[in-house]
Amino acid sequence: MNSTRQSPRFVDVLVPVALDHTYSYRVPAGMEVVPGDVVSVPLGPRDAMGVVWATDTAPEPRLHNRLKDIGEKFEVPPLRAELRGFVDWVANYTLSARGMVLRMALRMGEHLGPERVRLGVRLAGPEPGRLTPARRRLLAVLSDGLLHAKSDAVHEAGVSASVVDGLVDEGTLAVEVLPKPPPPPAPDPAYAVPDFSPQQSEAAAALRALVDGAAFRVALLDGVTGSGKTEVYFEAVAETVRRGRQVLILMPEIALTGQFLDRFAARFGVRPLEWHSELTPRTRARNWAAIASGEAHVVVGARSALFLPYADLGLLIVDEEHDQAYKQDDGAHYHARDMAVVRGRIAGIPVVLASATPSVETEVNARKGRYQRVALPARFGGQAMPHIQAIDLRREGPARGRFISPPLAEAVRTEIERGGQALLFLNRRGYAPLTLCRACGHRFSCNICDAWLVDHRFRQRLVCHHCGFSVPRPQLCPHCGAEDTLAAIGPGVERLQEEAAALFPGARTMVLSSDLITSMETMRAELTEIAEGRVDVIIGTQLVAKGHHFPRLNLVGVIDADLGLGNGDPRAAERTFQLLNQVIGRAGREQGRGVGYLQTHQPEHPVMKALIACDREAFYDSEIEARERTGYPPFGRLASLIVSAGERPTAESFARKLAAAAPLDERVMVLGPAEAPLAVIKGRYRFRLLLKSSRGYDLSGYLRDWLAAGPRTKGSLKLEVDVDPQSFV
DNA sequence: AGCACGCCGACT
DNA sequence: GTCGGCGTGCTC
Repeated sequence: MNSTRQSPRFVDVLVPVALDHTYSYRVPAGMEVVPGDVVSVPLGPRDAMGVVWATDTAPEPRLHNRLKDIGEKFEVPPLRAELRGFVDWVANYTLSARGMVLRMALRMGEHLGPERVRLGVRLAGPEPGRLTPARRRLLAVLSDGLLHAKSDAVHEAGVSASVVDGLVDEGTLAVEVLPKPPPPPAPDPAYAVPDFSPQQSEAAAALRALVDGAAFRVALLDGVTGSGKTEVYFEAVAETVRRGRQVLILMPEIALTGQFLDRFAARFGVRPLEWHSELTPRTRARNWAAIASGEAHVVVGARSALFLPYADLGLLIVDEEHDQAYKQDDGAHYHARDMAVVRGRIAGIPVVLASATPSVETEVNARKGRYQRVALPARFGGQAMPHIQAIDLRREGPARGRFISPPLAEAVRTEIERGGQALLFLNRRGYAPLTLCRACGHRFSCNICDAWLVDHRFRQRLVCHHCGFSVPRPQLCPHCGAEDTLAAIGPGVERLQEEAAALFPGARTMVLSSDLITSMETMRAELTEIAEGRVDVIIGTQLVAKGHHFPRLNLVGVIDADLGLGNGDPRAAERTFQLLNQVIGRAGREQGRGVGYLQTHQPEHPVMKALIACDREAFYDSEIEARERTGYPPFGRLASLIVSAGERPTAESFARKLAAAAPLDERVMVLGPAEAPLAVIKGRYRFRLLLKSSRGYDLSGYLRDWLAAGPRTKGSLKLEVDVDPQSFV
């Protein structure tokens, strides 16, 4: 035995707080830690969770008297090098604190540790001296002599827990620990092997080969709505599960519906594990542990699921890869699709990006051969694509103050008479986007944002869509005092419903809008109602575009096809194309006679022409050419800096000082500062700087050098960095 | 991100 | 006289 005192060992620990650096801690005698171990450490006045990032390090000597001991080591598998490398990479790329990225991997709540034991009771002795009605009912439930969960017995007998406790005290009942419920069965790759068309079989084989390669490669699964994309990528899932490795399927949160989980269950016999923002803390902790232990085989999750500690991830699928919802803009700015590709590269596993309308970035990667294209060109079962036509609002538009043109109204009427469903799509919540006074011209706008207040008649309020500020709908003009002069300008879905009810008497209408849907459950319920045909006319915002299947829907009318085009955003055309394509694709998936109408003022616009001609390639050709010519992504890189403060001059002068401190580099163009597109949000004045560089340039590195040399923020000043911004509004 | 410390307005 | 507002700064 070695009698000399061991010199203390030190490790670096990353804590999930807004810190970029690891802190050093002493390892208490008798504790063994390896990189990735989850531990608790004292941090200031409290205990924090942390992850060992490096072992056997030599901390700065002047810190020695401040170093504290690690508290405890949690009994969970250590985070793997693959995940730690991913956390470092994302933090470095997005310029966020590493601790804040780690936080996303540790989102399991406070329930870490072994599952708490559940107790059961069973009959174990003579009847008690006094037999009350409650006791009688309880004993009847337990008369089979088997072990019942305590909560179940209480519930079934309709008694309180104290009745159980009383009988336990008297020796009539005995308490025993319930055996742990068995883990849910693994998805069965052979449960229901689908009957594929030759094209689908070919695509499925290509994806299986990708999984066979067991190396980092990216495939674009490119298939129109209704082509059976999901079932095809399920074959890649099946292949990965056969190999005993885990699969993550990422989806835009709103598309994570019961419908999808049911389809998965139909193929594999069990539902996958879910990960999204509405999980209860208990479920979250249980799912986290199942993912970390490897007990969970397939995870379906929103973008945050990308950071989880998979025991052995073998395949990453990003469904609807073009969806904007993958971009997180609050707190850390990251794009989950891009980061999925990064994690795939670090983990050395294949990545499948699926979409009917790929992002321009992904399309370019596929055209250049960097991504393998796996195409599903036709709808399953030989269904025709919807027939699409434009309604030129300059010639055939509705009367003033109306938004459904006569030809569209006629088409909807015919569809209802035939017993089909129609969808009127308008990407605007509320009743009307603007309220003004006809007498004095006063416009209702938010006090603390640079935005109009949107009239919401269901709620009887005018609402700011940026900060949530709202006022009751007034009777008088607050500016001139005139009565009955307030006019609703422009349409929202609520107003459209009013018009539809007047145009189609007797038809059952339903508005689907995110502000009217309080939870994933209520949405699932409303979708069921539609699927079962209890609605004739659906009036919906963006929400209806995402992944839902409406079997009876044959007609889609886009009320304002130009809506997304006018805001000067470099991605406006791409977004409009994707959104309208997806919305119209909802039509006719079951009966094969879908029709789409685009109400537009510019039927000659490339987006409209491509949609009408069903010529996707024409759209990508023109858009890719434009991006290349202007140096926009993916042919150049962008970053945006938003400076905000409570006072306009504070924000502006800081933004100017920051711009002046920008290092000179002819490969980077620094534009601005200029007032941000939304110049005031929540009472904060915003200025924006824009960076443009060539494709291969290290913008993150440039930004890091710049911010280190630039002025420090203090007081109310805030600086937000967004590498690869998706939207300029 | 927490949490404490610190310095100015309305209450037991 | 104290309670408490949130600005500022630190956490191995």
